[in-house]
Amino acid sequence: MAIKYSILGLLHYKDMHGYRIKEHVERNFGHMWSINYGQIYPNLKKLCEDGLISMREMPQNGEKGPPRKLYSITEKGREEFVRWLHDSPERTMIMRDPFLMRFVFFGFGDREKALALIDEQIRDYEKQLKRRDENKKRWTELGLYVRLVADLGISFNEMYIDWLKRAREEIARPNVKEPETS
Amino acid sequence: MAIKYSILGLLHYKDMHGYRIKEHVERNFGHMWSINYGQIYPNLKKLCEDGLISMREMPQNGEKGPPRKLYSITEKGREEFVRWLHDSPERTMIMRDPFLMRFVFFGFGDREKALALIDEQIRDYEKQLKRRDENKKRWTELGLYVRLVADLGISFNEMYIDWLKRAREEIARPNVKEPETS
DNA sequence: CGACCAATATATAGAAAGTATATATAACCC
DNA sequence: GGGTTATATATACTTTCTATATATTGGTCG
Repeated sequence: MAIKYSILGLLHYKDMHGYRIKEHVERNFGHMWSINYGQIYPNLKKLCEDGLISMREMPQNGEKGPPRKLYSITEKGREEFVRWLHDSPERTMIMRDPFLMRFVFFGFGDREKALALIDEQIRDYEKQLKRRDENKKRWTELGLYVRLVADLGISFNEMYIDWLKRAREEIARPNVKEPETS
Repeated sequence: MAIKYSILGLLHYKDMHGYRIKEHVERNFGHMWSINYGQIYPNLKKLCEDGLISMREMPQNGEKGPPRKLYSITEKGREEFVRWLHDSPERTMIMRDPFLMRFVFFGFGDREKALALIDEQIRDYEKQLKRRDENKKRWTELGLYVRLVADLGISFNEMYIDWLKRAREEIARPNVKEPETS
């Protein structure tokens, strides 16, 4: 139920409608977080039913598109949010990576193909690191906590690229052993 | 569809039934990966229907529990697996962390409570790092690729603890600014 | 002016991943 | 022979994620 509370948290900053929430997340947290309509609209509906946010339909004044539904956090919502904020996080970090999932099995495939996939990863993450470095100033403007998470993103990127390069080197050495069967 | 292929990969090592797969993953990959029966049994069923693995029921010879269904990878399964292995991973890494999700919003709550949660995280990850260091020898026996992923786990742990400590220090300093409203 | 396109906005279906729990069998032990 | 424990399979449910359907309006170009 983390997404529910994240949306509640965003409405702390200002009143928003669903479309604006997605835009906001992409603009401000795009490199570390993504959200989509399939998560936003059902959650807004649920939050509204629970009385944690309130909705008012906006009059059409010259803007494009269908009438907007503007959501605001309620007093009850603020209380519930702070309660959640100070709670110990339920479970630990989940890291799911289609590349690493393959990586453990590379022993069953072709080594050259594996090296090529690693090179592809190195290129991708170097691009990402460059983007993150460029965006650091913008994140700093969003306050201490957002900037710290951005720093974490950069540290992670650097660490991961280092690891990829070390791994590549080891794999490329001629005397690789096959994984044992158990 | 990563889990489907991971199970296929595990059956590369040896024939297994569902219960054994869970045991194997917990024993050998417990600190970096977890799987559960709700993922295992439906996937085994699906893989069987697609002809990527085959099933045979085992006779009861002195063991506990109901009759086992032993699964083996088929030739078709091996081909499909290698095809997947050499494919470029579809999407990039997903990192979801209930703690970090809260962290970005810490500006809206109590600073002392935030510091306490950070301390809790530091303790947890230091414990995890200790366990990972202790287990490194065992992972090394499972072959180059598994060991490299274990190394990544250790590097990640160290980096994350460093970041938590740096962040704690900055937050504890008296002159913290509130996040800006936008 | 009206057909068409692009942008805005909401909504829902459905797949994939993860959690929880139900059910069954047999060994082991008192 | 009844309760406990370990083994094993199965399914229901929740959460997260992806994809797509639908509606409205402004702009534009012939």
